[in-house]
Amino acid sequence: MLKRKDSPTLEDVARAARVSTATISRSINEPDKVASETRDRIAAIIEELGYTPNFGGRVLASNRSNTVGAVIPTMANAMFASGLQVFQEVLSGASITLLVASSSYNAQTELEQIKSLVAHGADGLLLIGSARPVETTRFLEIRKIPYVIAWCYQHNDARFFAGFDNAKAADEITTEVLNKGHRQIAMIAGHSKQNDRSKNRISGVCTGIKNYGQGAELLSVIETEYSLETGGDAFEELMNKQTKPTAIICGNDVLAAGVIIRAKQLGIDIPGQVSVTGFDDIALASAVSPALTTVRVPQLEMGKAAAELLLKLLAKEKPHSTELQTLIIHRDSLAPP
Amino acid sequence: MLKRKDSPTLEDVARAARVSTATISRSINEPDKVASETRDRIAAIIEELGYTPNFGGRVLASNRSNTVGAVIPTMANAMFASGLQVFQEVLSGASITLLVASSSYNAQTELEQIKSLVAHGADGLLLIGSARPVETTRFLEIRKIPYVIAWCYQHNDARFFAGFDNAKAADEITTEVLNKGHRQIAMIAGHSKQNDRSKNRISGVCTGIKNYGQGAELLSVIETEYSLETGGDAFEELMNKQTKPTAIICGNDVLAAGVIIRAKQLGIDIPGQVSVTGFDDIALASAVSPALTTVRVPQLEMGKAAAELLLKLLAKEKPHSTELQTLIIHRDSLAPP
DNA sequence: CTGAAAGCGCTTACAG
DNA sequence: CTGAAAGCGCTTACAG
Repeated sequence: MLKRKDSPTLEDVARAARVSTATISRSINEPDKVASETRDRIAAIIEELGYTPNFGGRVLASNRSNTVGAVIPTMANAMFASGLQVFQEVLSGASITLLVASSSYNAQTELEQIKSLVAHGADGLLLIGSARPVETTRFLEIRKIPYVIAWCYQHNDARFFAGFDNAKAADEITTEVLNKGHRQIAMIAGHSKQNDRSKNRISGVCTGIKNYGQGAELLSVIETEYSLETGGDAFEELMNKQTKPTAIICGNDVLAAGVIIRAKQLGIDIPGQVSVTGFDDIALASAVSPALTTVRVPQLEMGKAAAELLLKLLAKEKPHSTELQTLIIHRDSLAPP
Repeated sequence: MLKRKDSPTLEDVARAARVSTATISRSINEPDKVASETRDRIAAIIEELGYTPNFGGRVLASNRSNTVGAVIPTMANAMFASGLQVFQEVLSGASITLLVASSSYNAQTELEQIKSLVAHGADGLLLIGSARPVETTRFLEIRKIPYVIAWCYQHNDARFFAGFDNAKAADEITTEVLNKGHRQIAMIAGHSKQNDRSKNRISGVCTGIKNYGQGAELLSVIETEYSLETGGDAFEELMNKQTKPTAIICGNDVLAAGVIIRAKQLGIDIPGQVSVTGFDDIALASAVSPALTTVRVPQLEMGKAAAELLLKLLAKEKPHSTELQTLIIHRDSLAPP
């Protein structure tokens, strides 16, 4: 059990300044309503005492918190970071504080973090992806918590999205690979269980291949954790099979970079012997050699759009979801078979 | 001005369950003290109403928050992420919630985030680096906020560190470079103004070169932002000088990766024409080609040590700072001139 | 095992 | 421009 340190309270400040707590409160929140001399005296004392308003008391009394929360799957890679940065910047412009928590790609943890954030006074939430247990959805609904979903977009859905169509994007890169002449395809994807982005990317690849016809075949899909190591392992597994793919479509850049690195170690030439594509276009994608042909995800735009959506939601307006576009970035890891 | 949604309160639950608020409160916080039937009934109603305790009320009444905050310079690269992840895991084990905010490497923003976190009830803080304005230090002191500093270590300092000696680490990699036979050295570093880690890495390189003697020279130090692009730019700048370095020591891996990528574009062979070293050993370091010889920073250990330190601090124990060691990782970007 | 009631630190009509 | 006082949603001795 942790004890809070004995922080100075409004009353301490009031006593030192020889005014009422009401005046201190005003001097902080509505300075114009306080005589400038009083205000200066108060400011000095606040500084001296290191006073910060107790957030709990403030929220309780004002019924207003000016903070929103974000729950992202992981902080452990750059994937969500830059979007979040923009999200935060836009919110700062509206004097809103952002609190961040991470779920480790786990639905139960996500719910806990959501509850914690809400308990901490979050007026609204940014969530990643659309698939979550009813338990979570119910909580969000019952509590009427405004939230926006980023990193995916769903038509005919009443929720608010700032994202893109993962399936469509995956379909497009698949078609690109097919157009280069590849027919024997494999995919290395993230676990799709509680991750709709991964699931949709997989289904996008399936669709792309099915619709293409002309003997195009999806040899296998390996689902794994997002890391260089596991990406490399999956690659080895694919290359040890009877029928080897001529192109491997990866569910994200980390996986694809893992393939590239492992291929170099194994002496397999990319794209000479096998082509590889990524997804997301993080820094790693252009750093690796050969540089990854990948799908650029509109991170910054999503962050911005999400913030604007949430701001409107908080202002009780009814905004429209915004669908962003992805873009195929042509680099060196994809070539004809 | 945001209005909080009309959340159910303890009283709503109490009314529905036909017991007092005290009983509800106990049933949540000290279930053992409540009859199991009562408890079950209450649990059902809480679930149905989507009730979450109002954090403000709780903190106010109990004088206890069970949350700590972390302010990191940036979420935009993997640098701090994995350490933070471990930090969070250890804290979770002690039922403590972690709130994260970022400062964008700006001291003023850092202070604001610190205040915000404290106002939100943070009982303790994780901060990165030791250099901060007196204003910030004063606030921390006056409010007697327990905090631990990660990513650096200072002897003879009363504060609590979970980190390593940046200067020493930089000195070591410098000596390594020198031992390979290089004499004309240049450094590309992060801005050192409000960043003691960068400053110490620079001074470590200076020390290393000075102590080595034997004609070793530090041609120039370019300070820049941490990005692939700026790293590449700095590299070009160095290669356009009259006297070119034979080895470039970089203040972090992103900068070094930027050098590698740009060198490839310029047709400059690394390490054939110039050697390059990194710092941090993030994923990028081994993904790039040639892979970076770099300094591995004990991220996970720092996260763990920092959490343990903070936990002790919160328990009013007086712990000892823990100094972690760095390790030079030999890969392919450093060779004799 | 349960309840009545005080009090945590704020804000905000309402007066003046 | 300033103050007295009620009330926000909780927890916690204190009784029973």
